[in-house]
Amino acid sequence: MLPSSSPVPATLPPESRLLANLNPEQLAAVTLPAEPALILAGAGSGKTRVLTTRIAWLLQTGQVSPGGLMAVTFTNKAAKEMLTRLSAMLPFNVRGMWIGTFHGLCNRFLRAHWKQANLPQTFQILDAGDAVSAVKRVIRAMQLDEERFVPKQVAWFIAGAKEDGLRPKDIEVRDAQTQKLAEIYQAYEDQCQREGVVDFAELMLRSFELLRDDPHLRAHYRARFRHILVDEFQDTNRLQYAWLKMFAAMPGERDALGEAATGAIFAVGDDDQSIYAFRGARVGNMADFEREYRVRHRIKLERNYRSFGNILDSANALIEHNTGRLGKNLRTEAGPGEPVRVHESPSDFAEAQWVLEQAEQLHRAGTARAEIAILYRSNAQSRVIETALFNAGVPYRVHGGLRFFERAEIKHALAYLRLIENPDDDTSFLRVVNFPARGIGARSVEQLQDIARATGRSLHQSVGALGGAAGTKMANFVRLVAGLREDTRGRTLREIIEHVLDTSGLIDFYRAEREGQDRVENLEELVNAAESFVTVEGFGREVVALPVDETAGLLPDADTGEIISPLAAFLTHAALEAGDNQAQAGQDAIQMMTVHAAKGLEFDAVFITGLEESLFPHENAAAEPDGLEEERRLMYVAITRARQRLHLSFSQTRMLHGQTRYHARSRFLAELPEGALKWLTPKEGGFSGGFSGGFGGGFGSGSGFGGGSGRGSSYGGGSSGFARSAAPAPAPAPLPPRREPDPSGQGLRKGLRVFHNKFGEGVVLALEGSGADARAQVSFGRHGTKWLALSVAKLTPIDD
DNA sequence: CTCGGTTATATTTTT
DNA sequence: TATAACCGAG
Repeated sequence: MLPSSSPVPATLPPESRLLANLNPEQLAAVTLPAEPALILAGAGSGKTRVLTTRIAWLLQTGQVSPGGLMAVTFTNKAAKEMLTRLSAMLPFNVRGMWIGTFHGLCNRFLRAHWKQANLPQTFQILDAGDAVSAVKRVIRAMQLDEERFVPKQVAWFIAGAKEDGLRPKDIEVRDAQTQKLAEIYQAYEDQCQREGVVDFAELMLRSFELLRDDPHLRAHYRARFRHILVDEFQDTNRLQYAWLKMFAAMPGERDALGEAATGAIFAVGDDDQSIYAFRGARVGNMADFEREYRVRHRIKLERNYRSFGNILDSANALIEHNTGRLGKNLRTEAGPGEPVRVHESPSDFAEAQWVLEQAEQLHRAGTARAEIAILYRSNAQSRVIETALFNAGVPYRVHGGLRFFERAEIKHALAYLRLIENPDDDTSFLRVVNFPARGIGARSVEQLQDIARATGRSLHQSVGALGGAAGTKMANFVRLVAGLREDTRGRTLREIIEHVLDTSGLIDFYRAEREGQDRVENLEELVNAAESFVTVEGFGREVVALPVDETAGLLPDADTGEIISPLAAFLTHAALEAGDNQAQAGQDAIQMMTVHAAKGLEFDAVFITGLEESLFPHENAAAEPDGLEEERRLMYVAITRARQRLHLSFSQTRMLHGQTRYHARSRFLAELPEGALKWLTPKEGGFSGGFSGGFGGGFGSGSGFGGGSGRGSSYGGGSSGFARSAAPAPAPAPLPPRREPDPSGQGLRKGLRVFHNKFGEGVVLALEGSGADARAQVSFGRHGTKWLALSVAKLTPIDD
């Protein structure tokens, strides 16, 4: 085979067409030799193009066969996009190639090695919601206080631990609480194992451990995958990076089978667009990767093909304010374009109105509504805007919210289907044992759970031991499921689902419900979704395939030929791809979404709303170590979504949690270059000029804040997990309290402890306004955080 | 089991 | 404000 140092041929006759129209940096990236490489791809710099072109180029020049290449993304959407573009570039079928999401590929891997992974062949995947209910059951079984151990938080803790590579025994026990958490984690793990289910993080961790502990398996895969391409590398967490290392040896690493060739990881990412630290993403992986793999090829893609100059100038200037960047500046040849418009409103209501009017004006001038995006920091902000659009009769689409496979009726249907595949799946059992109602009450279920717990069996296995009337009803349910399994054997997916919906009584239940029409339609939609699973022949047996996306490992594995049933394939699909959130597709509608949801998208015109302190940057980010910088990156992402026009908007007052809140304008506005902006309202004015709240200075001493229940919990602690996480926790030295103006004239300052007649003791978090308008934000512990008008409220400073 | 009242709570989220 | 989760009564 080709040595890794094979030079790029000077002329590329057949593939020259592939490489045409790439700029020099893109071309260099695409044609790099088979060595570790880091591509710093700025927003709108043609990242996906580089990835897909490189894959195509590698294949077409014969440097690698389809089976020797792996490409990993985070989202199904990105994976699909890559496959779609590839199939347009390549003459052969891209099926069977290892292109998919981290989780999709892990699933595929575990399906192929289920025995070694100690899983049942029919293992099911728990989505986030399923995992929470599973944790809840564990907590109840352990008779722990659900107030003290909130299922959702515990599930978060467990996922975080897994993503740091930690098993229960690896949890560093500091106090009684962590001790218990580790115990819950252990019990949860036992329960999942018993039931034959895995959660998302488990998919990753289990495959990682399998490779880590089996040198031969590892060597096999390392020999196989000569090229590994990773998208959005800045979003990888510890576990994902560790997982990648299993497939790609580091320089000098020796395998069981001898010396290993350095894995050719082609990592594409943008540290400035890292906005998922809050869920475990580690930008530091980029630097670690460079160091550990001794990366010699680092290429910056800085030429932007998306936005006009003023927009890019704004983005560049803003992100300059962050420290420790890998360093990158976007540039364009498109000219400055329109200035970035900035607008201040008296109220959130007025802001919505303004956005609506501007958007409609753009639309009248020829911009498609679908090319207009309204972005906000948090979902709660969407409502006012929605109302305005709705009242004006302007079509819009809100992204986010319930996805198709997360809807209750769909989850119920899936639960029946899962029980057909795996009757020991207690989560599914509990979900539908009394749905539709069969007169099986909570008490009977508890009895059953007690028996199951005592005997270490699944609920399904324990039904026989339950006597009485309840036992009979339970047995009927078990018989129902068994009947479903019998009746649907060998049927098509469509027939299976239709039969289940009818026989279980689900569809009748919703038909009888007054408000059930939508749900009935969704169930019908489920049947349609099944239709898109084409059944084809292959390997002498029935094979199932999805139309485009093969990420779930639905086709026979190239190595093992393993094939799974249509139903199993469908369930995997449902678990790994929650589906789009309902779309008024087709309509030309204004797009509304959070900034997070906008990542990776682009629009002709973008409105960024709610640019106010406490909102954007969000107040909670102040507690996080890198909080403000992440907020700034978020703003950077928002700005770079715009192609032609960018509008920034903020409001003096805003309804939040039923209270009117007064915010200063976002500091980010001051970080933009004046020359690129056009203020539609007077720049000086209102009271929004002044000081910055919250960030940087810390909240003073006794605030009781900073608990910041970030996940992880295990930073730096080298107990186990990943040995070589070198960087010690960057313990941020508490900065001296910042000197603040004192607009209240009452001797108040941030961090000061105060007493209020009604709310008791509290800590001042922020001060705003002056004179009669002066306000203080005070955290009262038990009474929560409140904004108080200082002209009214009496706050007495407490000395201590 | 189902209804209605009460209470707590309130970033960002893919897989 | 507004939503979800919880509890007690019917």
